[in-house]
Amino acid sequence: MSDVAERAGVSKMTVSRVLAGRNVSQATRERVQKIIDELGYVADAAAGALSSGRSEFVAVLVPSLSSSNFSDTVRGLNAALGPHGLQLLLGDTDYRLEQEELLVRSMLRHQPRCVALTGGRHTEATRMLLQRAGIPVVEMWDLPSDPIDTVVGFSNSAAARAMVRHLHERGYRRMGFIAGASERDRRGHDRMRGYVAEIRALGLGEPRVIRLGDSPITMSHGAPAIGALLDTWPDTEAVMCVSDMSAFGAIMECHRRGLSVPGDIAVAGFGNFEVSWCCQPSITTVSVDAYGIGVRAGEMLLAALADREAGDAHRRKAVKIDFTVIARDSA
Amino acid sequence: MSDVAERAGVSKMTVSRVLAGRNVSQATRERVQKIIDELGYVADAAAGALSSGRSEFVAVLVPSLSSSNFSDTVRGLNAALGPHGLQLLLGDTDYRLEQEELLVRSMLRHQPRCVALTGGRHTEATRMLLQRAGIPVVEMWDLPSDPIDTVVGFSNSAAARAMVRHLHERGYRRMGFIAGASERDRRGHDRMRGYVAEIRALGLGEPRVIRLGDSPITMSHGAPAIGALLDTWPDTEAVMCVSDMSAFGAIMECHRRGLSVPGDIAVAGFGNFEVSWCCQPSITTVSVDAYGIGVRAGEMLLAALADREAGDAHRRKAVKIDFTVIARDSA
DNA sequence: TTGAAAGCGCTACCAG
DNA sequence: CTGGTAGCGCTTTCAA
Repeated sequence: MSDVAERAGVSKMTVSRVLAGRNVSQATRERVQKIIDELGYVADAAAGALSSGRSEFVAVLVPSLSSSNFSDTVRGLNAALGPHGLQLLLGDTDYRLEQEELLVRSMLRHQPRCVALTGGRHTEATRMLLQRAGIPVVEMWDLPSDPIDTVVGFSNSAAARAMVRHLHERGYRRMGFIAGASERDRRGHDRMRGYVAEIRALGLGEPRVIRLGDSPITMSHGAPAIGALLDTWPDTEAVMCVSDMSAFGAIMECHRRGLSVPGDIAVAGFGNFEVSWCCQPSITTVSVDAYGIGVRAGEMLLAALADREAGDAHRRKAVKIDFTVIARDSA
Repeated sequence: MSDVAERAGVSKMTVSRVLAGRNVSQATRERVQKIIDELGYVADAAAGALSSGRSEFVAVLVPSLSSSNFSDTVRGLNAALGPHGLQLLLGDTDYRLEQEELLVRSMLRHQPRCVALTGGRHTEATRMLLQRAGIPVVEMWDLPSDPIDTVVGFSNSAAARAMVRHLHERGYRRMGFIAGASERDRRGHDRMRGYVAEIRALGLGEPRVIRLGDSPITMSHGAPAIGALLDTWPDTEAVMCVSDMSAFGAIMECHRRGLSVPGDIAVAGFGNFEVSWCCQPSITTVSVDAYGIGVRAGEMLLAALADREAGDAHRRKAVKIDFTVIARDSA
């Protein structure tokens, strides 16, 4: 920067102002900008952050970057925060809370302006770290009872219950549920709990749950799972799956076995992934606006940042996101 | 850090050494670490980077984070680089070179240690910026003729030609190709060019190409595309699709039309995505080790960094990744 | 094994 | 609108 300043015959401060788009006379600005371009000068963000005491980072943690759900949420966050000059520092927790803690710790070193987490469960240390950092935090995709700060999510349990009621209304009675064997995928686990609760509430007998494979289960788990379900309870009329991925796998297995869906057995998914509306038959599912969660979460963080800037008190808020049961051909 | 130092009764330097795991007596180390834990002190990475002149960032640019191909590559990069204390700075170019340029510019501000790009095409300004940054660069998923630095990839064109030959060997003659309408997805475009070249080389008549939808096309584009193909050339025996996603969409459309795959028409995909082996019928495809590309790319960057550290000359290298045609049920 | 001083490249702050 | 000064929190370097 000294270099640029010298060549332009101005002080470093003026160069800094040009870069920041502050008050600089037209003539000076153009002259400085020209030198910057010629030299290909790129300002050092670390020095800027150190000096100003504020970085442009936003720490974002998702369980998996390969799930289109979460990558949509990340896109939403980026859409909301990018225009404000904020840079996402992305981390993939692989559905593990210890990994989340590790990443939070490492990201906090970069003094992020705020943090977006997925889910409402975290290690005690994670909560502590975040608390001490004293920056806005948003938890997404869940409605925790003891939020850290702000929340943008919905009840996975309630969404699953809505699907059970939907199937019940369509006349299905003997329903099963397919899920992963572990609780790693908390939101999937919550859906399963919702299914069980609603089955009980409707007096539909004992829940028929097949738990197979490490959560979150994907397409390939759907086939063996529905196989196991039909082996255990051959008279099952409908199957809810923890996600559209496993529902798809289940439907393909039905094709292989010569079972018609929904004629012989109905199958429902969760998430409204692209496969759910491209599949033949199209898959009845629960739609959640993953991108919208990201956008809303970004907006909440922005608002918290603005409040803090203005010296206003920090209000914790919880934004409840809608979900919709989408009736299609498979159930 | 001064705070920690004071309470521990040592100098800042000793605290710094404890954090870096350098030579510090056992007793001192434990005492300092205890204070660090008590205070929940987290060192400022920006200050460290400024002072030492080296960040721990690696800039990584992929066309899309939602494609499992690229998120696998990102996982591979992380697996190779994470253990060395490097932090990925992820960017999604949305398949646009101008977006890539923007992101490179913004990431360069953080003085990354090295850069991983997807593809071999970049704007002139991107190349310039990278050149001037003077740090190791790896281009992935392609074999550019004029690489910036290091390369880890394969020829998409050659891979598509291999698939044409495979189908030819299986007895198919009248083959079509489904792709997106734009050239945004360069690698998809290269596959299409490979198809055309091989069709010509084998003397199989005029290429039958349907280009529909903005690249990269996904599941939902497969259905209308195969419809258009069959409308235009009803006697087509086999269809190659630019990706497994579109192949899946095409197969589902065949089901809807009561066409048997491969009985009435064969369909092949590209990428060996999960859907290709879960689909009924399973999809014949080309397998590429996306995760491996990331790992190899990470290793190349590490090697370049080590060379540089040791003061060795920098060798540009190109690593050619294998691909395999996987014969399944759909073709 | 530990400490003191210097300085990384930038921005806040106050002067002019 | 522009410039000078101080200092952000660390690490490097050298000395003890």
